[in-house]
Amino acid sequence: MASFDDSKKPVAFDKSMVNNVKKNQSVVSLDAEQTQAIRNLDGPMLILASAGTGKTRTLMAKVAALLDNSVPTNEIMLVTFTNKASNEMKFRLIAMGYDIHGMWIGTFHNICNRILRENYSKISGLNSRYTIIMPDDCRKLIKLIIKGMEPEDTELKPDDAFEIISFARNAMQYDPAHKFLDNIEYSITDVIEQKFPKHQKYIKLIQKIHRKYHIMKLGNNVIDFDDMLVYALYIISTDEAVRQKYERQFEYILVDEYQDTNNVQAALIRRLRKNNTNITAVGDEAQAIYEWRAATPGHIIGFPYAFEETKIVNLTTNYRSTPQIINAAIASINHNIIRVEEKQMNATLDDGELPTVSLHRNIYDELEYIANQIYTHIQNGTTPNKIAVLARTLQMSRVGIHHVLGRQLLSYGIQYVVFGGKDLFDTKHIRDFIAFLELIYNPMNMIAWERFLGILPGIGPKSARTTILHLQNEPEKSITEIKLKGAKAKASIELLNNVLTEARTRAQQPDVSMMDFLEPFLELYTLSSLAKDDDFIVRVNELEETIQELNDMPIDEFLHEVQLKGKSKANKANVPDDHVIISTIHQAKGLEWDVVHIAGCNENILPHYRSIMEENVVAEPVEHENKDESEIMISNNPIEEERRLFYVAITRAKKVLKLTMSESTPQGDPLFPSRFLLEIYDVDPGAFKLDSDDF
DNA sequence: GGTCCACGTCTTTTT
DNA sequence: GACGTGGACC
Ligand SMILES: Nc1ncnc2c1ncn2[C@@H]1O[C@H](COP(=O)(O)OP(=O)(O)OP(=O)(O)O)[C@@H](O)[C@H]1O
Repeated sequence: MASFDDSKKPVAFDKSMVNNVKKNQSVVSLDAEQTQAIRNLDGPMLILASAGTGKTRTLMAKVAALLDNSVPTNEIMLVTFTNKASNEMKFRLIAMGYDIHGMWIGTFHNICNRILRENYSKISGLNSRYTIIMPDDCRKLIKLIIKGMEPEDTELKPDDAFEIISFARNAMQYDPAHKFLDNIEYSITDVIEQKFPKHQKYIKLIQKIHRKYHIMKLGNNVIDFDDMLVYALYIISTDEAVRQKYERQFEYILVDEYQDTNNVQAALIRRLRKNNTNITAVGDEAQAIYEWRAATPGHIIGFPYAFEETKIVNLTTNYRSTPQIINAAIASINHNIIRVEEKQMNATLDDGELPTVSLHRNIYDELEYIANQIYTHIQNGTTPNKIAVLARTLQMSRVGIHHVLGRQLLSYGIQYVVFGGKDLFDTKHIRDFIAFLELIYNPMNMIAWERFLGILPGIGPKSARTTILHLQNEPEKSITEIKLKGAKAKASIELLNNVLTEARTRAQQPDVSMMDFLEPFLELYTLSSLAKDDDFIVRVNELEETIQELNDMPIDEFLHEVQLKGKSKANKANVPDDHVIISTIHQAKGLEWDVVHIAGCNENILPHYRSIMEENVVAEPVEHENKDESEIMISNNPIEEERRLFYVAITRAKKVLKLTMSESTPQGDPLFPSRFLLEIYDVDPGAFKLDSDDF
């Protein structure tokens, strides 16, 4: 059975580092407030505290305390927000000397995917070979569905439809009294009315698209990311025996970053905690930055209503940042009108230098300045992996900042890692290879067929469709019998058939590994027109490197679960000492560095222009009556979410914080300083040092 | 009728 | 970088 214990998997961490550590029960020292969290191990608890006050540390200590009290590992579920965070947790627990084998540590998606895998037969239409489709293919499917509909409907963009459908499914208030698909359709209506009013006229259409999309996924024996959550909730809500099994299995459930849970995730937790109330939630509503993805900080605010007699633990001492950095953070976040209370963060570190702001001509100059600063810091003895450059987006004014900055850093001889951006497993060449694996392991997946057939010479969209129709209608018939136009197409199909037959035989053998399929894949892939691209070799090398990393993992396991863990490199618990970090602010959540640069502190970048536009579109917050269902909305103002993002960025810094902004885009359009800077200047002109001759 | 190829357009944040 | 489009080519 697949296990979440990554100790046997290659991608999670380097186990050799912890072999010599002896079990030490008091590795984590806690202050008086933090100790409250482990004094009560049972019952509902909410740890609600600001940035850098030790929430993650306390959560870790609580898990350790449970283990010290002989709670079996398989009775603990620890939910983290990212795979990086779960790898970090595992790493630290093992480093403390604990055997965590059997513990369920993972993201909601990981955990739901596992519940689904153990109960997939409850979803009629799925068979055991079902695999995961990535967002790229989801969009393709939706595009196909829209194309197949009435021409008058074509104004709706597939990406918009997908965004709305995904949001609606994550925001669904699932009521088992109604049919599953009806629940989602209600949600689509609600979501469009409240959040996407521009698409009001498409409500019926999007519901129809969703229904088709749902049926097509099942027909192809695939699930998307949202299905993991939504199906797990469906199973737990409609099968009381299964629900009870999991409720009994998990004596303790702990959830980190609770402010960013969505309705489906919160409902799942509530249903798993009906009789057993051992639930610990940890978070900070001021760090809610995923409302755009249907997360609702109302769940953390409403937690004490959802769970009676919740013990609330407040942590008020900041152990991370200098008083100067904390001052800037508070001066910013207090501009959010909709918030629970004044932030409390009492500094413990000694005074440090004032955070700086500097103005540059454009983003290229900003990055040049940052690269130079980083070089100086390293010259002065700072370890590279204690330095990070954060940005709202990796793509600014059509400049890939990780590429530009990366080049500059390398010219100083500094290496770097990138957090954020497109998932490696969602890039074209890797998806092409995965599609090939799907033809072997999940041949019902016509999305994979469509993708792969299109790569072959002589085969375009039409021949691919024809082939797929034959596969669906006459699955027993060999693909070589299909009549296609052109000798090229025929030859391609002939070759594909031979390669696949051989590959399927290889797949039956017990010692098979992913690398065995690289050569057959390349035999076909090098024939495609892609092989003429300049970077084809680079792509193939990256593919080979990726396969090498994944090679120890059973292929079906990869297709079933692991590809959702994405970017194996960037998820490693530890960044090598000699690498600096380039990251989106979203990916920086929960992390900390001595030196933090924030690039692009401009209006339209941070806050992002889409949020500025949306601000005027979104409906008023809704107050629901049944508070025990935790539906209190505290904010859906996109600008406030951007401000929280800015706050998260600032509070990542321990000692040095440097912000940069530009006068204009490289194209010459003027840019203005971020309102988040100006408003701090209004209340506290001394919060930042202006570090530029140009002021 | 269908595929190939060069060129122009647009690019938030993520499990 | 990935996708759509229009015109050349098989
Ligand atoms: N009692 C303590 N004594 C010393 N250092 C501590 C203590 N508690 C926390 N720290 C340190 O403070 C820093 C922040 O802790 P942690 O990451 O757990 O905070 P957090 O509340 O999860 O922050 P955020 O919400 O910003 O992610 C870490 O470096 C941690 O080691």
